[in-house]
Amino acid sequence: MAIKLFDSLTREIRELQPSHPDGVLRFYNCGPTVYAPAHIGNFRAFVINDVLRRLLDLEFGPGRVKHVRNLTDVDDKTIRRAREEGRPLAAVTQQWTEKFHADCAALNCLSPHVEPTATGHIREQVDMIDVLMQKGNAYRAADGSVYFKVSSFDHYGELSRVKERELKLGSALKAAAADADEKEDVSDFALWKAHKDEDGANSWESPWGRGRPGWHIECSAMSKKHLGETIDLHTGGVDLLFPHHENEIAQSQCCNGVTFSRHWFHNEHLLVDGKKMSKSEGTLYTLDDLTAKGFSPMAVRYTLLMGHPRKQLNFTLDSLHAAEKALATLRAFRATLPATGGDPDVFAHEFAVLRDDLNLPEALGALFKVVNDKGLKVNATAFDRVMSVLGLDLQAVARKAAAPAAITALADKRWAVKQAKDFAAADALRKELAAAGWSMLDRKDGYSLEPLKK
RNA sequence: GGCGCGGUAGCCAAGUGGUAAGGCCGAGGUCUGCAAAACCUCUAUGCGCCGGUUCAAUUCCGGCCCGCGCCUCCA
Repeated sequence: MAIKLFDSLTREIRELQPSHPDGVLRFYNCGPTVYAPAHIGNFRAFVINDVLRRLLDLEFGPGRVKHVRNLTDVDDKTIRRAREEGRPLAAVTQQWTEKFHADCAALNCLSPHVEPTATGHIREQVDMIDVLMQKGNAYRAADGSVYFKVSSFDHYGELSRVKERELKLGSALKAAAADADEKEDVSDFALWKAHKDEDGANSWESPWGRGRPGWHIECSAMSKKHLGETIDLHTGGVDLLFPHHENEIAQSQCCNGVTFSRHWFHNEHLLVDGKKMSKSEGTLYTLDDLTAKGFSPMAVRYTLLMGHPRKQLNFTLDSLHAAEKALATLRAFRATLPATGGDPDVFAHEFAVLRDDLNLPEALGALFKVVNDKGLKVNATAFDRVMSVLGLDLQAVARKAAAPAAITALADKRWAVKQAKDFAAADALRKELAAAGWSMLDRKDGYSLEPLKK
């Protein structure tokens, strides 16, 4: 059964198929800008894309999927950050690239096959801009910047359904862009940005003078280099629909003369407490923020899977509690399963709904139907396949905050008096621990400590 | 102003022209010094509001109300 996925361009649910004769599905996922820790909204996109990747591996075979995800390591934000911290750009982007990788690993996301950087592909970007200049799709402004001429591409706006006219009207309502004076038309966008003082050492030579690439061109260039002129699937968050992906299509198709991507998929955003994440309201969580509250990264991953990828998902701390409990149930269920025997097809519905436009909530619902149905015979291998495609690692040790020494000392003391059957003293110590925000979980052979929740 | 998404139980969230998946919370129970864990049972006559189509609508159509997102560098 083929994988069907909504295509943002045709607005239909369509089958995903490799178009190249080698049978390799070419998959490009827009990656992060590495100037700060990614927040959970970013990770919703990466986790959803990770499930998609796992599903594609399953469908076509691991060697038949080529997954590319870029790192944006030169842009306004990264340069500003480097300037503010008085560090070289590379130091800043390396730090946050490493953090991004660590977070992805904690969330059990597979690594893409290629993870190209913008600064590593200056040559390729310049080459593309050069072709666009020669073909008359781009022009050099007085300050040395190069812009893409939107009016030169008839299909501009087809992805986001934003007509050029309306675009102008919309942007006219806003403050004019800083570079408005340099552009022939407000809709035009930068391919190459002439060097400015605040860019510091971060510029490269080009036929148009020193400068740096515009944002959009990097994806066009890296996609072309690593996947070819026509790719099978291009994904990202809905915010990238316009202008980023619209501009990528314009650049790539004008440059290469062929279809850029055969399929587009965009995940909706994550909301926190029903609203857009906001730094000032303290709702812009990073993975570290949540693990500091005692939640495991796997619970964060599970929470990000609770909603349909194409619908906004309301993230709350309660959802995280729910996820933690759901994972505990799955863990306990897994422990009861025999290695073999049982019905190998009990999870057929899970895979079917995942293949049908990545219906994650329904897949999770179907999963628990199986877990709760005592009449079904399930073996561990079949169950593990489901966990694997969802990327839920039940063995992962919960990354809980370590208890401070004072708390451990109290807990040891309580364990001792409990062994001596001085229950009154044990209860008193339990209260002390609770007052300090810790819960002591007794087992026959010892105890564990967890931060008190709620 | 343009483009788009959504309103389903206390919370999160699927779904269908034929009478509401699932998770959490909550309640009861088994077990257990206590607490927790685990396991069992229960928990929406209802799917924003008003009309229409239909034998039948939460599901289709129209209107309205409310919420959210994007509109030049934010996944």
